[in-house]
Formats: sequence, C-alpha cells, structure tokens
Amino acid sequence: VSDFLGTGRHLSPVELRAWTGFLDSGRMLEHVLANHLAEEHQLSHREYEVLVRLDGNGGRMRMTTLAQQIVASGALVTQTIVRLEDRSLVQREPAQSGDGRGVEAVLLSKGREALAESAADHAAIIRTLLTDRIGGARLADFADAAQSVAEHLRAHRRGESCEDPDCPAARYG
Amino acid sequence: VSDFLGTGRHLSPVELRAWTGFLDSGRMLEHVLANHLAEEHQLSHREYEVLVRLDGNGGRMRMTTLAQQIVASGALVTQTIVRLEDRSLVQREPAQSGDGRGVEAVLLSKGREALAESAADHAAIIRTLLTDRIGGARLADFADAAQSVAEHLRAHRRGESCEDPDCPAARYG
DNA sequence: CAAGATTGACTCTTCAATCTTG
DNA sequence: CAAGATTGAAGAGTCAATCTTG
Repeated sequence: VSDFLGTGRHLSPVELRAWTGFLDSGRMLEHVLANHLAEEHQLSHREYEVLVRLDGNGGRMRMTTLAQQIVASGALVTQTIVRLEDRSLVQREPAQSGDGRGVEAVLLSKGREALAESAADHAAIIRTLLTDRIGGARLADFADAAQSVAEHLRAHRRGESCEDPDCPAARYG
Repeated sequence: VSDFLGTGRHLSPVELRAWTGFLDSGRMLEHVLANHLAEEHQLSHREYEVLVRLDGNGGRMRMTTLAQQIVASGALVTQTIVRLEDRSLVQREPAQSGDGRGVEAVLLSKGREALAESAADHAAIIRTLLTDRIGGARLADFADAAQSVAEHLRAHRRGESCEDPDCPAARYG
C-alpha cells in the first residue's frame, strides 16, 4: 500500500479513526433522523430544523440568520420556507426592522403543533443513538470538542485569518 | 419558550451542544473539503472517497462493499464509478469470485495518480480543521466516541435488535 | 455598488422498478 | 424468490444571475 504514514502526507491511525467515525456517524444519524421525521411526521430534516430554530428565537427570524444557524445556503432556506408556507406551518412577513429588503419567517400555530408532536421523538433518537452512546462523563468533553471545531469552521468560512499560528487552513476555500 | 427541559421531551443543554456542534461541524467540514477537492483536483468528495477505499483494499472492491464503507446507496456508487470510469481513473470488471452477479471496481494507474496528488491536501484539511482543533490528549477519546456511535448506528441500520437494555432505538427506521 | 432575497439551471442523492444470476 | 447491480424519475441542495432596497 502506498502509505506515507508519519511524513504528514497521510492521516495517523487516530486521526483516521476520528475522521471516519465522525463522517460516517454523522451521515447515518442524519439518515435515521430524516427517515423517521418523513415517515412519522411528514417533515424533512431541514424543515424540522427551521421549526426548531424559529421556536427557539421567539417564533420569528430573518431568512439570512436562519441560513447561518442551520448551515445552509440562502436559496435552500427560501425553498424550505416556501414548502412550510404551503402547509401553513410558517408565514413570511416583511422585516419589522423597517429595512425594506428584509424578510422574516414567522412560526404559526400549526407549526408549533407540528413541532410539539415531533420534538420528543427527535430528542429520543439523538439521545439513544448519539449522546447515550458517548456517556455522561465523556459527553461534556465531546460537546466541547464539537463546538470548538464548529466555531473554528465558522470563522474559517467567514474568511477570517486564523490567529492560531499552526493553522495554515486559510488556503482551503 | 415552550420548553420541557428535564422531562425527557427535549435535549439537555449538554446534549444539545453535542448534537448541534456535531451536526454543524460535519456539514461545514464536508463543504470545505468538497470545494477544495473540486477546485484543485477536479474530484467530488464521493469520488475521492471511492479512490481512497479502493487504494486501501488493494485496488479492487465489490460495488456493494464500497457502498457500505462510504455510507451510500448502491445507485450512488454505480453513478460515481461511471463518472470515474469515463475519466479512466477506475475500471469495472466481473467479480473474481465467480459469482456472475458481482461487479468489482478496479483502481487504475491514473486513479492512483489522482489520489497521490490530492491525498496530502485532504489530510491537511482534516488535520487543521478537525483533529488539531481537538488536540492530542482528547483526540483518542473523541475517536473512540465517534467510532462507537458509528458502530452502533451500523448495527441499528442492519436492523439488529440492540443488546443494550437502555436502547429503545429499534423503533426508529 | 453592497446586502437581502428569490429564481432557474444544474448536480448530487435517493427511491422504486428492472434485469440478471444464484 | 433473493441478491447484486443498473436505470430513470423525482427530491434536495448549490451556484450564478436577477431583482429590489439601502
């Protein structure tokens, strides 16, 4: 096998385990979640995420803010909201801020109901398939690590030059 | 806010941090990776994954095995291989096992070259954006946790009833 | 001209149906 | 009939272009 282990060209065994475990479990977990939400609650995972974020922000949010929070493009948020609007779970309004360009998505009572019906299932899946597998003691460390990685990636995608000297990642678009 | 914290209906703060950090960082990392591979090496992330797995298995693998390893549907593997075959990075052959139904994807020299050209960049991105962020001490724990979650999810998707009594996840398809 | 949002064209991915072999 | 693989249609997601407002 053409391997350059230790020369920095390839990932070390631990790095590889972390990466593949991370990637695979993320894909499978989203798969299970998407299937369950679609079959039992007629919601795509994106639609559920939109409802959750809206509920967590007083039921009203700007399209762009929504896009940043669920890590999606603006176009996707528009399409998702359109679908939710067709089913009267959500409604679009001109932004309260007075900025004529802004649009806010507003959570409707039917959307709240849909969320109430599916939230327990959603939480149970995350718990049984993710957090319970890690265990109480290690969970906080895991959460810290994941948040730290996410935070760094957010900065990276905003194009911010990294303060950290051992971070030559600015090159990767 | 309609919250039922502690009643088991919603996720606890730590659980929520673990889940959102996990989900968001996975999405962003795959995004960075996909963009870089596409721009610099004319490869989609899936195509890269196929090349890596083939190389790691002696350059020859069954379509179904490939699908399981990269967590994708059989149809996607077929289409990805077709694309790679069009560029002569890979070639399909009837399976050596003698089973007339089987098809094996074989890594060609051009595929090996493409992998050699992009592997260092790929590793550097994973390192600077994921594993270095977690740090040497915590990395092993993180890798263990991720692998454990992935392993459990694989069993779950195979429909295996979980030996663990606190695992009522069998209901979620 | 920049920012917020939307649209349309295109790619990626999945699902159901099909074909072939065991 | 089951398993491996492929095909075609449809959904989800992204990008580039457009429109409107600041």
